[in-house]
Amino acid sequence: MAQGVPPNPSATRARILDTATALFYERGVHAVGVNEIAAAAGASKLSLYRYFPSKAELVRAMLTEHSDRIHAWLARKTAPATASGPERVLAVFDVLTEWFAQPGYHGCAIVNGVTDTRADPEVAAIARAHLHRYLDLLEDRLAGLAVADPGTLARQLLLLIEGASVVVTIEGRTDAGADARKAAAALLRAATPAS
Amino acid sequence: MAQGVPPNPSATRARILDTATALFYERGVHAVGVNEIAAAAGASKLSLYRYFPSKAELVRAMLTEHSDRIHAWLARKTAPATASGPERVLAVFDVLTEWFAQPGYHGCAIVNGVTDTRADPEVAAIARAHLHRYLDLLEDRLAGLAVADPGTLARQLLLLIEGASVVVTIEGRTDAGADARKAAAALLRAATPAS
DNA sequence: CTGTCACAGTACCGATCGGTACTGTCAGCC
DNA sequence: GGCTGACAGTACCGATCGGTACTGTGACAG
Repeated sequence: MAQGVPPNPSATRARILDTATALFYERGVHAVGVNEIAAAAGASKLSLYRYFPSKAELVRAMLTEHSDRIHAWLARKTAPATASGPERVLAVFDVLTEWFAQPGYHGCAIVNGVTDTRADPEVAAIARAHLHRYLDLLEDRLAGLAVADPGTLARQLLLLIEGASVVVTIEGRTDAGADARKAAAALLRAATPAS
Repeated sequence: MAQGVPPNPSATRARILDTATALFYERGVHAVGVNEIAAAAGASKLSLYRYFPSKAELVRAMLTEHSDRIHAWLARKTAPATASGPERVLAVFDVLTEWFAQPGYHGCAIVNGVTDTRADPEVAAIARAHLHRYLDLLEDRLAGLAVADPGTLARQLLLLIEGASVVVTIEGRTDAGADARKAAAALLRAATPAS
């Protein structure tokens, strides 16, 4: 099928990476073999091992690229120009609530990846960076809001985000996102001196 | 070694269950084989399969028993007699913060188990019940505090708990528990009409 | 003394895993 | 036309997986 495609190296690599992202997220790193990934990507194992020296490296590349995509998308969807005041921060919760409610969502792929590959310190570092980018985004959206301690507030809001992701995944109900938004609004109000 | 122990059926079962709990939590369900569990428990595979018809059933039994233990321990440590007023609720966060800060803690075993066994609906049900027991505890400790909407507040506090567990696991720092407690106190203050 | 039962130890089964090697076949370039 | 390189397809490797079968042994009951 479509044998005559021009052999575009980076396209093959991207196809393998996209397929791995979907399969690993769906069923977990340990439950999906490299054989299946290559077959589903329409590639051979030789191609897979040309671009990724091992399955562990494929997982790391997948998580790194996935984290990049998420934060680029999140920053774009919550661009400061679209809102002002506390709504600038709450827009983050709106976008995440919508994301968590999508069918097939079952947790943050980065967090799941850490659970899947418990012993890999590089995966742990990717996940730490992922959380810190959340903190950076929250602190940026908090800037200019005259809250007493933006750093602490950002960390509290991060707890709500990660908690909502877990609760939505386990409960199967999607209203945890709305709960998180309401809690975030209350924390914002409480942290603003002019309450 | 200690060959002459009286063959106590339930003791063997409990030994296998305890060993499985530790190994599964440490390295994940897929990374630990039944062979290793039996060997580490000082039992044979025949004994393991006498008490648990399959590895999946062993995982379910382990998670069920673990959930029971956690909630019995949590209810005891946060007994209402030990505090009054808002401190009755915040005591839950104190206990959990101490728990999350223990060396070797890397997430809730129930949540990790759901990630490990994504396709098992029985494990998902165990996890849902686990969360609902958290909600029951929080609502019980909120009783008599004259908050406007105890159900919503309990769900918001649950988000903080699960979020702190995830953030402690990924960040490796333990101050997420303290952040969660501060956020919980702020939400409590905001929800009490006599603010 | 003689069953019976729970048990540890071990060998084994088919399947699947991650990873390697080899073959044949296209496409583009000289 | 001949060369090169990326590619799919396949066979294969050793290891390990979940699960079963078998053997020997010690403790207890009759």
